[in-house]
Amino acid sequence: MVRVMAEDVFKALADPTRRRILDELAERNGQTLFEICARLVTKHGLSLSRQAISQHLAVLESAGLVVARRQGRYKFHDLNTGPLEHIVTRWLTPEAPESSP
Amino acid sequence: MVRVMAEDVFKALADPTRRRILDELAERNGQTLFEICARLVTKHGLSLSRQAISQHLAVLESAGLVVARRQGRYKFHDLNTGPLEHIVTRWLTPEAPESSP
DNA sequence: TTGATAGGCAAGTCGCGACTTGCCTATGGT
DNA sequence: ACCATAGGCAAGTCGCGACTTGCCTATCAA
Repeated sequence: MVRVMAEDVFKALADPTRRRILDELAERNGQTLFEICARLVTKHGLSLSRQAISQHLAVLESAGLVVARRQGRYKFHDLNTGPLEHIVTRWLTPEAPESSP
Repeated sequence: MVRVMAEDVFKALADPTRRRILDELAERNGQTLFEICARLVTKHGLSLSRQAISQHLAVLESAGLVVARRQGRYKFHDLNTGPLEHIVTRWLTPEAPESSP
């Protein structure tokens, strides 16, 4: 697994649409890009292009919050809550400075 | 206490300088603007104007992560970890959608 | 009252991030 | 072979956020 910077995780969580995507994957894991697109539009009323969602997924992937597995012409996306645990504890537990700003 | 939106907390945490400020306050609570300025410059090598730090503190305040108390001509800033606890658990515990995107 | 310290307000610059558009690649069905 | 589906790449637009600069207010000390 590649080293995930805290910077990337915080940046990834800063966008409301990306948090919606995480919500969507938390509710139902292993969705494709088109599935996520459809559900964001129908359930949350967001009107975004496919490319927008794709780019958001790329950001979430490089932050380690989403892992993707290719299978044929489909690409399934899974939520990974790993990076979330080491982040907030930084200020909840004493003396835990960041390794890479 | 005013209602703190999750949006504000995530946006506030997105900036590296603001996270440094939280680090600084976690290490030593109740610092003034000038104290925070000085320590950010000397300890972390950041070269920022006083206004920049002031604006960052305003963002942290409106996110509820920092509370300020005025005393004469000084304004002391204290870290408030309250908003941090209700945030990440959103994806760690099942079924906890956001109330305000 | 004067000067120094601590902080606030307002406007302006500038770069980055979110989003779109257009086109290209690849896999699967018929 | 053909077409539809699932996705990727690249360039361009645009608004917002980070930062600066200049000036103003308020508190304390001499």
